[in-house]
Amino acid sequence: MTRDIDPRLLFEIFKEIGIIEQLSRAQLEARLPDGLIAPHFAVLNHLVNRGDGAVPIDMARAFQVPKTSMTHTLKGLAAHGLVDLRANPDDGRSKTVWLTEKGRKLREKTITDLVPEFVGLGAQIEIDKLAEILPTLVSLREKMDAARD
Amino acid sequence: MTRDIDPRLLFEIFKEIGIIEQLSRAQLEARLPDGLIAPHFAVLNHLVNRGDGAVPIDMARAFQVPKTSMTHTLKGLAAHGLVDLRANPDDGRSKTVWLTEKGRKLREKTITDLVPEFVGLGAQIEIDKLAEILPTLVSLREKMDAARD
DNA sequence: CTTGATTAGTACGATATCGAACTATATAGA
DNA sequence: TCTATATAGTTCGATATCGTACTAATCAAG
Repeated sequence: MTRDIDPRLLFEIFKEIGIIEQLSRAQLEARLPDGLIAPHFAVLNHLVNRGDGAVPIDMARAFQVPKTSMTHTLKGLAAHGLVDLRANPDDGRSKTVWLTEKGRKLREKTITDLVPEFVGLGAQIEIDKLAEILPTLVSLREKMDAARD
Repeated sequence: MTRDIDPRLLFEIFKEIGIIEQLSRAQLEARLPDGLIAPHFAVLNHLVNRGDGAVPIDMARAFQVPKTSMTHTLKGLAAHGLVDLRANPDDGRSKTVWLTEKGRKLREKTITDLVPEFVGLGAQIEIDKLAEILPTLVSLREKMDAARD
């Protein structure tokens, strides 16, 4: 006999997650230069983690945003000199995205600037508890991701 | 001797939370009528949970959005006949927000419509694991909330 | 090859978010 | 009771998000 989940549990979890997302985004954006917001940083971060030369449509899929939103975000990054957009030699329809030195440095500095905030937070919470929730969050995210069909 | 948290742990947690927030918001908005988005639902839900007659500025603070955003959200809800805005008898500057029957029903139906999705998700994840992360999420949210000064 | 369908990116319009400035009301201190 | 300050809400402008429609390039079936 399987036991169904109480939907209210997930409802509560999503509510808390929504609030935490908002607060963490505010912390991030407070440390970004004027005119840059979280999606800009997410792209810089993605390019460092996954490597240069990504194709915009792939990043749109990775972030699950419409391609028009990615176009807009990349335009902003390029206007600030944080990425270069180049033609894709393998496909005339698309482009490739490359970090500039400025973009790489900004991502690095932003993370550095966030560390004290994170350490301060970590000091107030059981570190073990935080470490424990990560795998469950990953699992939840993966299941939701897979269910999105 | 206290042990500092590895900032990368929090960085990862916030990244996962950001993705889950986006996916859960998409699930919610897919079940809302055209023209209504997550913030509209959040207000309806808040009014049910905390009771009718709330003052807009208090809700703006509760959601941590600028009061201009709350004005806009309430205008949308009122235009759809989901809430009534009335003068605040205690303070001529402000208003009070009241659910209509339509608003109450919509919130109820939206939650009902989400239940199968939640049950499906819950069937794929260790329910105990989900139940375990909630207190840590609450604690994290509270600490971040308190630190926001 | 040719042609129809698909795909990447952009332009555009509608709505959302949010800061700055403004109005009306309330409050606190002399 | 006046007056300065603070507060609630709105207006307005800038930017963000996203769906629709379009263009250009690619791919697939014959």
